[in-house]
Formats: sequence, structure tokens, C-alpha cells
Amino acid sequence: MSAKYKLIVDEIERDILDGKYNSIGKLPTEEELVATYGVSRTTVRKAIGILSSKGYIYQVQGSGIFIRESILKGYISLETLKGFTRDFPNREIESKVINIEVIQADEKLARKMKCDIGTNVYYVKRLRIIDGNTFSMEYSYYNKDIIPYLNEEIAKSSIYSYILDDLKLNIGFADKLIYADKMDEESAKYLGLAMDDPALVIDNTVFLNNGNIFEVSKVIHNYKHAKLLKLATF
Amino acid sequence: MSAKYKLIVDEIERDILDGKYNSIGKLPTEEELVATYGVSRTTVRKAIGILSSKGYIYQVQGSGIFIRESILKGYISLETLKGFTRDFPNREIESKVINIEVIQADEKLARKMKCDIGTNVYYVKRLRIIDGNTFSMEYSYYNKDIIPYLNEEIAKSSIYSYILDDLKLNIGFADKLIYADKMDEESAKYLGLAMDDPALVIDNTVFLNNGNIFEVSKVIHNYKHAKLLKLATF
DNA sequence: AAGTGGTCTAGACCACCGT
DNA sequence: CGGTGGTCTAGACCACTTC
Repeated sequence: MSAKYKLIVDEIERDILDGKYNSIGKLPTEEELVATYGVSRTTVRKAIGILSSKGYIYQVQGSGIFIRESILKGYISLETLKGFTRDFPNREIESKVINIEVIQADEKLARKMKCDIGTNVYYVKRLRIIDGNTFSMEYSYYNKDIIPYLNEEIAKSSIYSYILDDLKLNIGFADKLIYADKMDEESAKYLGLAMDDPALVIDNTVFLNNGNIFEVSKVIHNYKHAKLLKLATF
Repeated sequence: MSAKYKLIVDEIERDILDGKYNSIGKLPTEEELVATYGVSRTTVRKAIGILSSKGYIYQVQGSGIFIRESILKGYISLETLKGFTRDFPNREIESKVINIEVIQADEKLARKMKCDIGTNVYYVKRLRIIDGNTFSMEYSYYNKDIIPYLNEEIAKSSIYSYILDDLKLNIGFADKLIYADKMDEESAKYLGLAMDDPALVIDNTVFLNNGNIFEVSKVIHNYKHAKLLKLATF
């Protein structure tokens, strides 16, 4: 059973994406939402706060709750982090598994993953293709003590769905280091770009709820297609 | 008079940065914080929630509030958005104002800034230098109806401090589009890089609390020095 | 079982926006 | 001024971690 405020977030999010409020550009007042969902004002405000932090809306004291009209599609959202399916609706997303194997963590990797040297780790190399365009190369490491099993079948569809829905693990948070660099030879080859073309790189460290690291990855994006969208709040 | 939860956020943030909790890696329990600050648990939790979203801490049910040990210095934080002074403490930050003038918005700019064609707009070109290294080129537009006055003196120090402290405007939120591209000729020249070197680009649209756009800008970063840090929460 | 965070309520009062 | 969001309280009960 999910929390009430989460159900309200999901419902309002769906309504916004469906364009239910496009004509007026506003949500109902907090008071009305309280009546609609039959919960306390605190619970409504909790849901509203989450939708604000996701970049969907903003509140103006004395005035109301307004829809934030940003282009939410076609860019990688740094807010929702729900994967390509959410960011690229109605687009053909393909994942080619180049390589998948179990290796032992050397000193450098062990330091990054905060695990012991020699820990078994899945190393996965994937090429992502969207609408037929090469989009990104992913070089990922998963701690096998946390993710006990992985295969090409899973890597081809969605590793995250597998972790969340099948392994029932709680993903907590992630550090993302974002920068530009020159393409390396291997990534350039797979992405169909020239060496020394620009690359948009993201180094990820992903933690479970309890603070343990289960994934470290480097994602090299095709600069011609990949753009990140950050909806910031002050 | 600032809100209680904001004062608590500031105090705990300072304590964390001062290393007060480094030895144990944990914050006191919510109950203890309630006693320390003499507020309700709801207020403590509001402060804790903000510190979580800023990436300082994470909570584990049944266990406690833990410090999130990420390198918070030397990278541009996509969370705090408090400017270079916060992101690069104890570093020498210099801003060279290349150009500052008032122009009239053409159709394209008017669309971006959601203002009328012909609206007076400040156009500011700045080169940012950190510790003697060329860091970024900023090409910014400010709506003169909202920012009535601007000069080289202000642009040389901090336009944001001026807007917040002197004009007393409430900055609300910002859209940031992040991507990699090849350097253009002008930026390459100022940054001391070659054309076709990679560039880390951010297109910003910045809104006041009430949803009005006061700034649109393009920032071209030196790929050798600029890295963005995003602390995400699921 | 005890400790600690997660969810939720009902209600009060304040601050800002628009008419 | 009425409408609407912002802050804050006191307390209840649940869920997870740790021992």
C-alpha cells in the first residue's frame, strides 16, 4: 500500500501530462485539492511540494498553483530520473548489449564502489539507440553482492526495472558528475562519431536507501542528440 | 524575520560544512533536534527534508540521519545554485566584463524571454576566471522592465547579489538545458581554446517567484575545468 | 523490545495577491 | 477586503533497524 501523498503526486502528474490543466494553466487551490482527495492540507502540501521539486508547478502566495510550461519531452530529465521510457515517450528505444561479464574489483574500482578489493562485480557495456540514432555508450559496474544476478536479457530491457520490481531493492540517491570531453576511440566507433568530437559525459554513483553503493557508471552521450534538462528551484 | 525551518537549515548546513559531525557521520535524532531547537517535529522534518534535497544528508528509517559524503567543492553544484562563491570557496574568482549594452529584443529573443518585441534588454558578455584559469563565457540578457539598471561595476562583482540584496527581487526557479557542442570562434578565443574543442554549454531561463522571466543566458564552459555536480534523490 | 524515521490529522495564525 | 499560499504546533499511529 503506497502512501496517500504518493498516490496524489502520481494522479496530479498524470493529469498535468494529459493536459487537463492546459487551458487555465493553474491547478485547483489547496483547499479544493483537500476536498477532492479527502486528505488533510498537510498531505496535499506534501504532494504539491514534490511536484514543485520535479519542476511541474510553482506556487505563488496569495495567487495559486501554476503549471510550469517547460519542454519536458525529448531531453533527459535530471529531476524525475525514471529512465529513457519516461523522457522519450513514443520513441523507439533500443539497448544493444556489447558485453556483460563478472570481474573482480581492482583497487581503483573498489575505492569508487566502497567495497573490498576482489569483490565480484558485473561489468556491462551497452549502446543506447533512440529512434535509430546512436544516443549513448554506457560502461557500468554493479556490485554482485547487491545485484546477485544479471544477464543479457535483463540488460537488453531495463536493469532498473529489474532492480526495483524483481529484486525489490530501494534505490535512494545518486551522485552525477557532468562534464564535456573529447570522444575516446571505442565510444566514437560505437556512436558513429569521430575521435575528438565532443562528448557529454556523466559519471554516476548510485546508492541504495541505506547508503550502500550498488552501481558506478560512465555514460558517454552523442553530443548531436543528448541534452539534459535541469529544472531548478531557489 | 526568517522562518524557523530556514534558520535551522542554515545552522545545520554550517555545522556539516564545519565538520561538526564528521567523526560520527550522523546527525542527532529528530527527537534530539526537536529539543535542541525548541520547535515541533514537523518543523525539524521540514528542515531535514531541505537538507536532503540539497544533497547533504540522507535518512534511513529506523536507523538515523546520515551525512552524505560527496565532494561538494570544486564543482558547480546544480542543487544549491548560490553562485561561484559557494562552489569555489577560497579560490580566486574574477569576472571580466567584455561588453554591456542595452538592446531591443528581436522576435527570437522576445519569444525566449516571453516579452514584447522591442522591449529594452541588457546584453552582458562576461568572461569568468577561477584561480587564473579561464572558466566560462557568459552571454546574458536581462529584461530591463524587471532589472531597471545595470552597469560594469555591478556585472564585475555579482549580478545576483545585486538582484537579491539591492533590488529585493525574489528569484523563483530556472530551466537549465545542458549539452556538449563544439566551441564557437569567439568563445574559443576568450577561453584560450581551439575551435572544435569540446564545450560544455548551459542555456538558462531564469524566473522570478511570480513566473516572469528576467534572464536568459548561454554559458560556454571550458571543458578542461568545468564540471557540474548533481546530487539526485529518487 | 527499544529506538528512530515515515505518514497523517485538525487546527491556528500569518503574509501576500488581487479586486 | 476575501482568497490563497506559508509557517507552525501537538499528537497519534505505523514501519523499519538494531540489538
